[in-house]
Amino acid sequence: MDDLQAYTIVSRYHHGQRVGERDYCYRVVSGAVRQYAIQPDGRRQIIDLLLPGDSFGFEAPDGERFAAEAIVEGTMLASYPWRRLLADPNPEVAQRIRDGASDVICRLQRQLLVVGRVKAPEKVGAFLLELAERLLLQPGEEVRLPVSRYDIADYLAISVETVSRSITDLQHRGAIRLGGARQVTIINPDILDMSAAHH
Amino acid sequence: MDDLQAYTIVSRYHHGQRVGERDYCYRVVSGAVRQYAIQPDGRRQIIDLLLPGDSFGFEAPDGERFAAEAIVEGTMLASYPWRRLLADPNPEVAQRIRDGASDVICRLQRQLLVVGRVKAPEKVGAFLLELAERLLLQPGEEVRLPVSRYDIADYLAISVETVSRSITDLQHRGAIRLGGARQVTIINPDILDMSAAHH
DNA sequence: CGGGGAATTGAGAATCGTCAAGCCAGGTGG
DNA sequence: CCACCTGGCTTGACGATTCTCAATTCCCCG
Repeated sequence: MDDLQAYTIVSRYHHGQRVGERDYCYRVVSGAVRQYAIQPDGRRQIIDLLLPGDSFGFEAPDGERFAAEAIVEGTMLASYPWRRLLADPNPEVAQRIRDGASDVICRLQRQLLVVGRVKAPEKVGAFLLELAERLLLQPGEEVRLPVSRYDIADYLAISVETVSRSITDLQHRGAIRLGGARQVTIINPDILDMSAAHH
Repeated sequence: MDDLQAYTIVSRYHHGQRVGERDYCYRVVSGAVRQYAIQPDGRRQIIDLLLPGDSFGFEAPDGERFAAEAIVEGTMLASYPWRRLLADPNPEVAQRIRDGASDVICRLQRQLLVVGRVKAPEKVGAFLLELAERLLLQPGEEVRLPVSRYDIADYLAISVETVSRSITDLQHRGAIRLGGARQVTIINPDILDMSAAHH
């Protein structure tokens, strides 16, 4: 841990600023980051959404890597040079790498489950629950969305309009309440994640 | 590498046999494995498809893990005990772990891109291309599908019928040719991955 | 030569994407 | 201080795609 701090460089990023030297991996200190790819048809697909505490950049230190950029103005990222991490004999450093990679895997797997859901309101509901959980919010506490509707759409692989309609739908069903477009209060989590139930 | 071999246990699995002790990670020697979850609505969602050479089981050595089972009769898996891997001071072992985790991450990211596609024929097309690439087939060589239509459906998050219709569609467009339900020849890769093109 | 699961095909209903218009909030400049 | 303007968000209508249910065919295996 102290070893790591010797390598750590914390930097500040602007909204939309590109991040992702191939030779570094990162940890989000504050703010949010999106990792995305542009599909052959021109659509943007968000691969991963990084929140405070999340790490990324563990894939293929030598291969291709997807583009990443800060979403929130003033996002703070800690960066670690791969070369040094690999050279460090300290077993704690190795463990940090494993833990970071494991986190990434779990996040991607859970995201795959969300995207794999059938109906749009389920996807949005699962997204909101996941977000609340990852932000370590108390049940009933208001969720401040760090992302736009467009980001949510590209993250869930549905259109912006459908995201909007899903949110309205969940609201009408009494699952959530809105206090501004980016402030959501989860009222009934049960409705949210198994909103598969009949029309 | 030689170090690893000391830990390695290769076992044979039957079709549908469960695999996945929490304390082990695995590498596919031959055959195929599916890793899946059951959604709250009862649907099965395949998270990852493991082919020869692929590793899995790097997520959360201490947390939850998704169910996995062999798809092909006689699947051979090499298993490695986590405890020993972590205790091994050999840097090569540590590197193996990192490489395995990196592979998993890349696979999940690519799968996220496939599932995120809009139309079913694109998903199926991308799946076939990915499969051909991962099986190290020459261009034009016949792909032997290790999975059923149901597996493809649960992997791509679409219904079996849609998978079938997509394959028929791709066939009619001259992108692929079928020699039996599980033997596909890719004729025109270009049509396959950007089949987004109008109707 | 049969089973029987896998795969395909069809038809109707439900869902989603697209196009278009309208709304709302924050920021700018007169 | 207010009008305006821009970008994000919402809503509506319609066409396209997919899901569901059902029936039929295929093919592997005993």
